[in-house]
Amino acid sequence: MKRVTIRNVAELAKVDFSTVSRILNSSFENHKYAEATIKRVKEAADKLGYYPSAPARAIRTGKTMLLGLIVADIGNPFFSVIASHLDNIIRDSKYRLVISSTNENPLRQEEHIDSMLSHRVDGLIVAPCGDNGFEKAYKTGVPLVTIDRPLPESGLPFVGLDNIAAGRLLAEKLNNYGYKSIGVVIPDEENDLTIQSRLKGLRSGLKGIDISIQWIVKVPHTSIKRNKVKIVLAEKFKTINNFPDAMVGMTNVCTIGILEALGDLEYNLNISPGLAGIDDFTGAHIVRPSVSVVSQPLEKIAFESFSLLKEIMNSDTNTVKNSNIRIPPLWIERMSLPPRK
Amino acid sequence: MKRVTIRNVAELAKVDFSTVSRILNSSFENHKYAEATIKRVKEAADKLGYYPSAPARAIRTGKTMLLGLIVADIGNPFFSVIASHLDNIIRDSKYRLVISSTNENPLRQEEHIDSMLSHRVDGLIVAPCGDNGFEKAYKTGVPLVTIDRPLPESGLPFVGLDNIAAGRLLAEKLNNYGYKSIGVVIPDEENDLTIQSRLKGLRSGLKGIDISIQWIVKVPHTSIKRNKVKIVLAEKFKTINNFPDAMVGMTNVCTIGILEALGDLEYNLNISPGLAGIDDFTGAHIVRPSVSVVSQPLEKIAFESFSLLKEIMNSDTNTVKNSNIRIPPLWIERMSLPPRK
DNA sequence: CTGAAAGCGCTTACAG
DNA sequence: CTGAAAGCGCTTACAG
Repeated sequence: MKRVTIRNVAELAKVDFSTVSRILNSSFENHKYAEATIKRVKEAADKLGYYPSAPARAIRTGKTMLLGLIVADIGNPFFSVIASHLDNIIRDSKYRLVISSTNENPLRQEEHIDSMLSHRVDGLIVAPCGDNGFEKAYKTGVPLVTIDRPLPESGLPFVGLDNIAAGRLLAEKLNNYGYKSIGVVIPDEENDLTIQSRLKGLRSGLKGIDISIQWIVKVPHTSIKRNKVKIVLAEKFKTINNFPDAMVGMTNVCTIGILEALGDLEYNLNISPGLAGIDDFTGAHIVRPSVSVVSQPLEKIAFESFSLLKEIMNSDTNTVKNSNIRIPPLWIERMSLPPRK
Repeated sequence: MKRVTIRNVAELAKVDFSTVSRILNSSFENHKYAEATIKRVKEAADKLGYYPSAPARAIRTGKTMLLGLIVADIGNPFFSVIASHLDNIIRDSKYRLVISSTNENPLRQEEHIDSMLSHRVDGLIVAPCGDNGFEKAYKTGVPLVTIDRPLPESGLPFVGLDNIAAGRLLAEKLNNYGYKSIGVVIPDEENDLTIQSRLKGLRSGLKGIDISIQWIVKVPHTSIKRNKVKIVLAEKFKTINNFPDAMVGMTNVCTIGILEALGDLEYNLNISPGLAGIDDFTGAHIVRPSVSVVSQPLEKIAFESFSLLKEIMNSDTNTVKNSNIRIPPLWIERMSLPPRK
């Protein structure tokens, strides 16, 4: 697969290959070419089907026009929607996205960071699972921003949901709509900062308000065994005499679990508790009742992370102070948490 | 951001830079290096945080280790799940994915193909929207396979669902479960080969069987205005005296529309028609009733498209004969199409 | 056991 | 108005 090069074009157009380079890049600083030459070169390039080689250019200019995106799973709508927004946002700036999934495996994360470094991406956005690989990345000086999950120890620039505000927003809705008692479902991962913050926000929002947390149950949180959540909750529900006014899930996996467990109990808003959660999920609007949620503004997260990355790319250092950007959550009103009479 | 090069490593290890290259690549054909040298080089590389430059290597070897994936929208679960499987499949072969979305815009598709060509991807997988850009791509000789939607005129290698078999599978289930009359919902895009094939399969499956198609309705099919589908169907339902035994959607957008329209009618399987569709969708299993569907084996599609691409990459020509690979559909039994008594 | 040299496809001072 | 030359960071015959 012999590719057409700048020399082939030069030959056909009968000019020096540096002329081709300048004409095709419109870099005419001290060079004014004759219209005829320009035309000849462009036609030759067209005729041969010439595409400038990005790798060759990269080696000279130091810019690959590639941006790396490392996430847990590009098949997960949360990440793929962010990727999609990023794709739209960077389109005009001629950047392209190299995307890899870690499957929540820190070793894979390190491999992928290494690989991105080898490919000389101009910038790197990663939703971390652990801190593997970041030190090496930092050492090279690649502009780098983390998203979704902060790595507070690292001091790395971060863009993600304001989880405390998310918890508080949930409390506010519960209060406004007249709910008096709630059950809370959380993942059983102990040290999860995200969950801690959301709970903290919820509790602080509830403070001084006449709403009681009747119980908190922890559920297994592997996306592989989603069924587990429902089973654990169904067990729990058997032991409950009277249900709280509402149940809330601190992640979408939790919320879906509640929905499924209630579904088996012939879920009906007239007799069953209200339901809401943090994090939207696909299907939330087609499910009955459709589920009201505190959601992450994914487009805003994508936008802010690219903005921050650009800022770092344009600065001479690879850190930017005060770059812990927290995006305010959004309430999506659907049917599962109606105002109470 | 001065990057560490092979020369820096060579300097520190006090060897020629060609020695560094060979040691780090383990290319010891006619070169046996002293253990001590090897160790010195590796340590130097480590100490400096050296990453071989993929672009520089690409310029010599002609391989970027980059694979291009162009889809309509990476935020759409259908494509993102394929991307995710591809990511897993290629991981070990050291390839990485450059991903771009066309948003169903043929001009964008062409831009993205051009861009992939510039980046010198070693192979290209695209879910086409029109044939823009393919001729140029073909001319360069990049190994190329199309997925999801065939471009029959082009003769390009293709991997995708066997749509006729999908329609037939639906008919088979309807028959096995004792349904006698159905209503069919299809997108209003006239020349869509995919839909035509599915309908053809459905009809051929129904032939000689005691099932009648009571009506076929066309609905607008823009993913932006999903609501439209429901509205059109709700209108239709008003004009129907007695419902068919079952309704089937020829795409997931159609099926979701049916579900929503029926939902407003207090959908209840005891009194309402059965429901099934072609193409799975996120939420199909949490919805009540959960929706039985004919689905596309996405992992298989990903696997086959990479296999085919590899085959083309390893051959000297960029076409492979008989490369119209049709993947058999899969029935996912859920609750919306129970056997009738 | 190791090195010196050519060259991949470009960009960009420098020169005329 | 245009070209000749150096060099980006590598790999790989060729030579010793």
